[in-house]
Amino acid sequence: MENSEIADIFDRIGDLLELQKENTFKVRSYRNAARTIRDLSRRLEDMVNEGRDLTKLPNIGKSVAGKIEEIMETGTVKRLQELEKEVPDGLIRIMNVPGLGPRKAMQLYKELGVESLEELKDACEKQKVRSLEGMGPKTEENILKGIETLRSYTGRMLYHDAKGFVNSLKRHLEKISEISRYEVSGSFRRRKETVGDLDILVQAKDRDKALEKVLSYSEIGDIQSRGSEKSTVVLKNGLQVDFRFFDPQSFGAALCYFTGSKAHNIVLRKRAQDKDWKLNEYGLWKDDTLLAGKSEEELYKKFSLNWIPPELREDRGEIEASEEDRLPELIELSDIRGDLHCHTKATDGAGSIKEMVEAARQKGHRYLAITDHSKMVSVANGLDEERLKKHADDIRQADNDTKDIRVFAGIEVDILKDGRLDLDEKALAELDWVVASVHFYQNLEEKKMTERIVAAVNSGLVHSLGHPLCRIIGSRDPIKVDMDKVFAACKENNVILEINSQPDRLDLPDTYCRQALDEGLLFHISTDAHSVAGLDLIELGVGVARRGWLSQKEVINTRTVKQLEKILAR
DNA sequence: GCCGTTTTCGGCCCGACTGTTTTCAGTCG
Repeated sequence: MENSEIADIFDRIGDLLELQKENTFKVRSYRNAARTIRDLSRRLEDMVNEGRDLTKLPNIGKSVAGKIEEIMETGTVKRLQELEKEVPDGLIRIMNVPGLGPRKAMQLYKELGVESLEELKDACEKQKVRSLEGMGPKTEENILKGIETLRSYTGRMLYHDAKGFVNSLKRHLEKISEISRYEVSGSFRRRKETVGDLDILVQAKDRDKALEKVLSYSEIGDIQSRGSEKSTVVLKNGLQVDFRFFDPQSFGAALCYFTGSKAHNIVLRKRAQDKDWKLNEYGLWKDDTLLAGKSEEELYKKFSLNWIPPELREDRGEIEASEEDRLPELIELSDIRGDLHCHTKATDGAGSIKEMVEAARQKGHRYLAITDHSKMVSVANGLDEERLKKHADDIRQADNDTKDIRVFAGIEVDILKDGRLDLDEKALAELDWVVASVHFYQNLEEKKMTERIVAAVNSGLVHSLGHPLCRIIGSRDPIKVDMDKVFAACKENNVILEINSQPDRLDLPDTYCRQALDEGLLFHISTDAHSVAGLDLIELGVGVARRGWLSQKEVINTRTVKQLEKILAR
């Protein structure tokens, strides 16, 4: 069973307990356990099989550890089944309606017998809800609106998509003269792969005027609340945006608070408590005296911490690392000197070799590897040995014809179902750079998949493993594979892990980057560009690498041409 | 249910907004 499935079970227990008015701290501890499990880079099932003591993991104590073992043995938890008998299934859906929580959901169920969204809608339309204590006509209206929101809501948005909306919103905010400063915070600032909503902090002399202009943004679909501290809107594209106003002396504290993550904040706040201070979005306080708040740097300094880059703020050891002066010097976009994965017209790309090379040169890249598909990918017109030979010649010709940029003749060769590669040894050996990827038979069971990938890595013909988990965010789960074994094989064979920058791939994901980093592996950040424009996606891969604690020295396409040639020659 | 430099009990992050009340509970982030 996958970590995410196990985490879902504990989240569900948390939901059901909450509905039953169980102690909120107990509810929280189940959610904390779920988060810990979801964030693990290693598979929990493997850890159990190895006999690891799960209670050593944060937020996992005796009870949860016991339940994990129960899940491994039976696929489920008795406690969950009991709870599911006590609470109707639909109540969780009802609880998810914006504006409704466990209390009201239970009240609606107990007093009106509402068990599903349909029944809830019906009860609102028949004006039955207003008869309940604490609810009125406005409540009915909001619930109906909430049901619509829930139905149209498709989950989190890709970071890349959100970035487009942020840029457009920024253009609106830039025009508002009353706004002296604004920052986009939240998971967007932490560069998470998906974004749930946007948190925008605003500093303005005249808040009322500024707010009025902010809310005049043409892309706003609905204004959900408006206040001088906080206003919430939903854009026409469904993205929720919170605007929050802060004064200069609080702006840094607010930025820290709303950048999160929640887990990171909680650790900071506990540290404040330990010193008898109080930390909130307005600053760090000793009684009523403001100790810090203007800037994040000042705030962290008060805690004797170095400023922590937002990408690391996930409570994955960054606070301890900051304290001990061993935060990594994270890789920057400007460190990147080239791109080692792209396609051309020869297969499923849109640009010619020349066009791709010229675009890379104009971006300032010092090298580019052309890596078209192999024949297995027939829909993409993949190359066979003969066409590859000609293609490689064309690439080398382009290399000769172009100054300032080195062009490597490469391939993205398919890893076949049995672990063999899709092109013969001789053809591969003549290339400068070989990326091996899985595209077909992604549903193999874990053991077979692991053997398959390890065999490819062990072939001695491969420089890099492309998009290792083969996931498509929001539509395709990662393949089932024992990454410990894959990493070990990569280490043994000097195979470099790709961080694929496609907006819906971002593969290797951050937590695995961190694990592979600890195991001493190397990476390249590449775009998998299928057009000239695709080369710009590299910054997304850099974001993943930063979230994975990588610095310039572990990423080979930050090296000079000469250094890189040495690595490829091996 | 988890956790521990006051360790087996007694804590557990904090504030804004809404809708309903008339001082507050529930929800959200």
